[in-house]
Amino acid sequence: MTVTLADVAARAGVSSATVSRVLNGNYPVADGTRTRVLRAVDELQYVVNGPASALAAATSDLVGILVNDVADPFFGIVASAVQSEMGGEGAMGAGQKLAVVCNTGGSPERELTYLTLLRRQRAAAVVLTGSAVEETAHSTALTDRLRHLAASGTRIVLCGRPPLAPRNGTGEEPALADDGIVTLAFDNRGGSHRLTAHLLTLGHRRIGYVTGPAERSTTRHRLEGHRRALGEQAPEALAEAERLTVHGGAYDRSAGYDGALELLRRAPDLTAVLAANDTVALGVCAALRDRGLRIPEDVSVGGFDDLPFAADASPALTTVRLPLYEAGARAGRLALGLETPPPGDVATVRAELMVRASTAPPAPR
Amino acid sequence: MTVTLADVAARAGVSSATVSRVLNGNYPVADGTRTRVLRAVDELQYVVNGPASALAAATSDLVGILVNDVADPFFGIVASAVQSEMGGEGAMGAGQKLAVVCNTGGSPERELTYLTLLRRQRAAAVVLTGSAVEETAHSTALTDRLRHLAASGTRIVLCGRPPLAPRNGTGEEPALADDGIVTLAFDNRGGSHRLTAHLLTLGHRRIGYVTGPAERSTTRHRLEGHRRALGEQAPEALAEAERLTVHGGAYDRSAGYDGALELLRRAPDLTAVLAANDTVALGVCAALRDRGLRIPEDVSVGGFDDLPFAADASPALTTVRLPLYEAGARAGRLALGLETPPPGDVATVRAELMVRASTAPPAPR
DNA sequence: TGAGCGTCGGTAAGCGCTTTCTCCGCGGCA
DNA sequence: TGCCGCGGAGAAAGCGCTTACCGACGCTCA
Repeated sequence: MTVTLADVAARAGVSSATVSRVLNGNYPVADGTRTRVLRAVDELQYVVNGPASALAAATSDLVGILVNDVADPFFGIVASAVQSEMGGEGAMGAGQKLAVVCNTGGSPERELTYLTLLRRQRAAAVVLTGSAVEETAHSTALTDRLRHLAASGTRIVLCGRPPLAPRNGTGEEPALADDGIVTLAFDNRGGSHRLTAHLLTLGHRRIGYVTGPAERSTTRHRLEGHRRALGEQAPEALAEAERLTVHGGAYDRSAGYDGALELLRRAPDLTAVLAANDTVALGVCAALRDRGLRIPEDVSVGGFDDLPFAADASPALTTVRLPLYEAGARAGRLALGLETPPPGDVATVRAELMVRASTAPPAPR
Repeated sequence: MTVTLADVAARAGVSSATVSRVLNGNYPVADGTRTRVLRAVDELQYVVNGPASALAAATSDLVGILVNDVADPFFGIVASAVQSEMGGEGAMGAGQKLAVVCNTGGSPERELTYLTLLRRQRAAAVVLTGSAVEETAHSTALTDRLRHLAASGTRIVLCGRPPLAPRNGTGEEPALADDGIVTLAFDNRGGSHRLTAHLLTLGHRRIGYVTGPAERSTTRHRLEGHRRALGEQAPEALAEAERLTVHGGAYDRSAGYDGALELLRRAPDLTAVLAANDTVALGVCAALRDRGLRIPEDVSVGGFDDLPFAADASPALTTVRLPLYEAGARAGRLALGLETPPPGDVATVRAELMVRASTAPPAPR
């Protein structure tokens, strides 16, 4: 029925070991033999049996990419960047990795489930993207599972999320990079800090903030950066920061829309609104417009991430650029062991302020 | 090092065959034995070796989902719907399917590559979503590969793309559903027809149209529906349809933006613009606004797909709703063999016109 | 010229699981 | 009492591949 290595071997007049060696290219094979084998392979339309070779070699060529939301461009960009490093544009021989994206929908349980499934498949690597859920029970379970995976040979890369807590929670020692888990953290605090500083410099003092979902690390870090800037440059504004902060339930447009409306209710005189990310910011803009406010004349708006649509929204959105594609690609290389991990196994990806048309000095009173 | 079935068996004091049977639950095992085994399993934190069982059982539990663009919500919705049917919310025992999304980026080569990779993994099923590239060489190769896959036991579902050409190109016989490939086609022609009809009924006669990428089936079908409606209700408008059609290079915002600008150049007096999809429509809206035109007072705009953002864009977009989630879920069930295929293995998913605020009668001259 | 070595290829032992076949023991039936 | 049938469990044969390990051949070099 299905063609096996042995069939190819028979056809080429060699042993199956030789065919395997040709296909894996990790053992010297005479040129004549090689071409004979290769010919047999495509005459027979032979396709390796992945499970069998994974079993025999004790490694598979599956690479898992965990994302919170497949439908969100943020993850789409990272995921496609990771995939782009898997090679195989042309040759597509054995050893070609299969990068697959797994959609957790932001649910901790599904995250764990996927991790188990990937372990079951003996995945070569797994890349976890996006913010972590900050809930002790879950993060313990997650850390535990990741360490198991890493120990059993699966390479782990954290992309856009904070490093795992050190093994022993004492906090006495610096986090040991003993587990081989590599982290590419995004500088959410710093980026957010720069954005708020920009607004303060323009003269804004009443700045609304719409956060992302409460329990996520990214949400917290971005808010912290914002508050820190406030504390440094405008302590008086910091006092009402709490009142001017609305917690959005998700990183989506409607969170921004509703959040902005709520902010307007609490402080009709605010002069700027910052959002946890660009998508939320778009919702903020829509709400503002619906209320008859002009951007940036009446209210300035700032986002985060610099997704493609931010640049061509109208007005073009001032935001914080995260090099998502570059980070994803690097994560992919790290996952494949193509790049040496940063010292300490943790690198921070810099966030860059992108000033565009949605921010301007506040209107004089 | 790693725990195997035999270890569990030893611990439970049974043979490995019994453990396997307990885990797969397809053979009677006495209750006492079962619980003993189960206890051993989690004391040892045993995780099945996927490749090994795939090899032995000659089936794997991988389900591939091919999408053109992970970053596009259209595919995100379909993909997550498919995944939602894979079950395993709770139990997560053996046999739990792993749904993975593969990003082709719209490239025919990558599509074929992924198909090979999935074949290599002996995937249980593969779901192909989105429009097909209409290019003879590629579609022949694709059809061929899909038939091979289907023949080797992988279930194939086409979701949102037209059925494969019948095996023998004679066209004499009706397409035989002999290969077990199930298709869930979207009624792109019908939906597009209804949308254009709606505009015509409102009184529009000079309707611009921004298409998607030229070589895709979806692009062609939507354009055909549009032209047919024109032909039926306004033959005089049909005459200039060609001039009022701009071919967008992609299903993205900038295609819409540039397309609308080009249309305005060709026909400053047009009263409506239709876009190949909602994303493109958003670009159209942006361009129109930048030109100082009001929607819908000066120009009506229509999209396609009814993605979530269409409803809360401003103005809310008139579009054609495709039940993406439902279709994806059904595709998932079909892929798992949970639902009996439609007669003839082809079903058409109905598209529904959603009239919102972006369309209105043309302004009187 | 024969020992020594480098090249290439075959042999065969698994990898960890599934599944057929077989076997055991026990209750029911004649 | 002897047999059949059946529920439950084990033995073992692979599934298709990788990879030691080993042998054969043709060189080189003393």
